[in-house]
Amino acid sequence: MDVVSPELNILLPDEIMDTEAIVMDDDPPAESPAASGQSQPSDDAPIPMETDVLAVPEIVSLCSDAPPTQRTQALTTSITTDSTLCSTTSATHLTSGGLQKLSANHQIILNKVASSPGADTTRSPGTTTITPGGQKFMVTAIGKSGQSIVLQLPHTGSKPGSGQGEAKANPQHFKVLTIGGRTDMKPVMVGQAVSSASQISTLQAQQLKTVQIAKKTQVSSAGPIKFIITKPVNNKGLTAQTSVSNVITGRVLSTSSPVTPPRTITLSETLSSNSKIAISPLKSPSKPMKPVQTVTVGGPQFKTIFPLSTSSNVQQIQVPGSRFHYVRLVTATTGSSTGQAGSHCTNSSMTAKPMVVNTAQVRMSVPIIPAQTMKQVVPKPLTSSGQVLTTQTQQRLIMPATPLPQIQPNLTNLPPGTMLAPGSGNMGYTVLPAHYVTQLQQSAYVTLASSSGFPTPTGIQTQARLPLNGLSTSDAASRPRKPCNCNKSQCLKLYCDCFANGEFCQSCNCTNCFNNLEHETERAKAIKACLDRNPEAFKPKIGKGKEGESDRRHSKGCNCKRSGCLKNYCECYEAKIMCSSTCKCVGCKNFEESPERKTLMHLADAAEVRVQQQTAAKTKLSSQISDLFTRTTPAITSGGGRMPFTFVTKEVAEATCECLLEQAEQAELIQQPQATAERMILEEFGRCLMRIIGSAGKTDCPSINC
DNA sequence: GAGTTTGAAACT
DNA sequence: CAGTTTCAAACTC
Repeated sequence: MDVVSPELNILLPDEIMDTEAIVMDDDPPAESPAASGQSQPSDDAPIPMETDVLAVPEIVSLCSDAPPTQRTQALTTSITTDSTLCSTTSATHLTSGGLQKLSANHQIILNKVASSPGADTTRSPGTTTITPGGQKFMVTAIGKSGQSIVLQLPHTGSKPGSGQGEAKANPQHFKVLTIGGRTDMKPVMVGQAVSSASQISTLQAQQLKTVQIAKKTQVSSAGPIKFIITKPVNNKGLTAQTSVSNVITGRVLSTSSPVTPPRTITLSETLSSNSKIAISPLKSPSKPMKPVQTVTVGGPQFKTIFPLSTSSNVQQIQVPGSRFHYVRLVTATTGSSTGQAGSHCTNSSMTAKPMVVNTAQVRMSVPIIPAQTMKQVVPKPLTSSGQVLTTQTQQRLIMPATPLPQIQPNLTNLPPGTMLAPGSGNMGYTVLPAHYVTQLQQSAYVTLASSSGFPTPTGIQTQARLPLNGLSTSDAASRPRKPCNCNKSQCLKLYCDCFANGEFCQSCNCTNCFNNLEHETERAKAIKACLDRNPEAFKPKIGKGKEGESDRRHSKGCNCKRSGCLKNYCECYEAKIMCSSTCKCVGCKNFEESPERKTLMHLADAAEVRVQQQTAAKTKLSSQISDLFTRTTPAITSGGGRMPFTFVTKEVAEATCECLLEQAEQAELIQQPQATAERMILEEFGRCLMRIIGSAGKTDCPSINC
């Protein structure tokens, strides 16, 4: 029995999963089996589990898209539970015959979806459900053709608790659906399907923890058992995004030996060896944690922890909805991480340099897909060249061997970056700020992804950011990063905007800067110090206000005394929000009816209009000048009809001057008065100009003769 | 660009 | 928790 330690669930900071500030305006509430709110207490018998699991969606992924040596299988066990509940899954049995048929060229994810009996199968791709005896399964097959297939048990239309016997009694007919808008269905016969009970609960709408247990089926059984844990953050995220939950990949069972034929592991086999998965930290708190890597797969409502090896590399841990990218720096201690070229299901060896992210890792960065778009995007990684997390065969350590109790309390407010293992050198964690990783990877990411055919919408990374200091997501994304000018803080205190915003200093004007990778230890300590002082230090200051108040308000409020809260000294004013009851400002003029504020706003608006007008005028002028040159250039180059000024060359000017000097000398010779001399010179200048103009219509070069 | 003002962060 | 100091950004000239 594998036990998932409670530390696994708490290791990842809740803060990074805090979706409260995530702008989800564009996301209509999406229904999904896990959080559609359709969960109804079932009449079925309680789930035979060790804990209080109320619903058990299970996902089985079989990845055979990789070459034979990399063929993998995956099992994901998703457990719907409340925020504190830890669960044990019941064994799920499924003969492998049917799956094998599909797995020949596809990765298959079988997902037993806990859902209400009334749930239909048209909610969204990937969430097709079936209700054989109150259970629902989704099988997703990912083929090289980019086609996802949902293998579906026939809908029995049974009421809760009424169809379980039928499901067991009758051979299960799976419908093969394609994800991504396809509606064609192919009947596929699959052997006796899983029949474990799943109790539907209203708690489905609550937090969902998905525990995925992955184990390589390599020749050597010494490989660590790997856990993949996904967990939703809160109900808010679930409501809108759980439509993607069922595509979470799961257990990775791979046969890496070229000699060993791909081994098909049935669910029954899988779970018989692991019988049941005790997830309850309450029951198995002492079980040592397995090294895992955390990667978010399904959106902000999930944390996915993948097992890791200890090979030297950098693991990016990205959490959609968070403005932080988390990167794990680990050092290779084994030679097992042999590169498996030719398989896009493979993690090649990675460099210890955190700056370098190889293709495999980039592809692992599915969570880069923003929360807002996950619902639409999720199927893509599964359908595009099989770049699925479950296919990776190289697992890496992500969790420290020790629980790091001194850090863990702060993980709930994980800052822009931290070393989770202080003093352990490159074996520790380094949590990189999102912007930094974005900067690091932007070119590489696009390049690698494009070369691999992986769809990478360019706006994805920025969309994943949280609103930054009151700015909207798009504002924060488009907002040019302001270089800091820190001198004394080493950019390791909140005085430094870069540090406070979770960014590394880059292109700043700071001196003695420690806010970079080269000083990750110091930086980690500084982060810890900040969090010790204020656990909320790295949370956005501008968050949602209480009900009935403005949507945006300063979390702490300002303390302005002299600025009247109408200058950018005031954090409220700077964030373009009104001061609120939380502010302790004196002489505040930053309120709705403030005439000063209105005047200021009008002035600001007027100034903005002027700037826009000036910009438009400049643009128009530039356009006209450009157009003028465009129109005159052909005349200049053609030789015919050349503009007169084009003949005023240096030689012509010199000749003109000689003519004028000659005229002056003549006037002097004949002893003309000065006025007459000037007139003679001017007349000569006029004649020169006329000659130049007259030459404009001629093709040959003008000659000026005095 | 230098100097001043300001308020948050850090410190006591 | 309040008072003081430090700091860097905002602002003024």
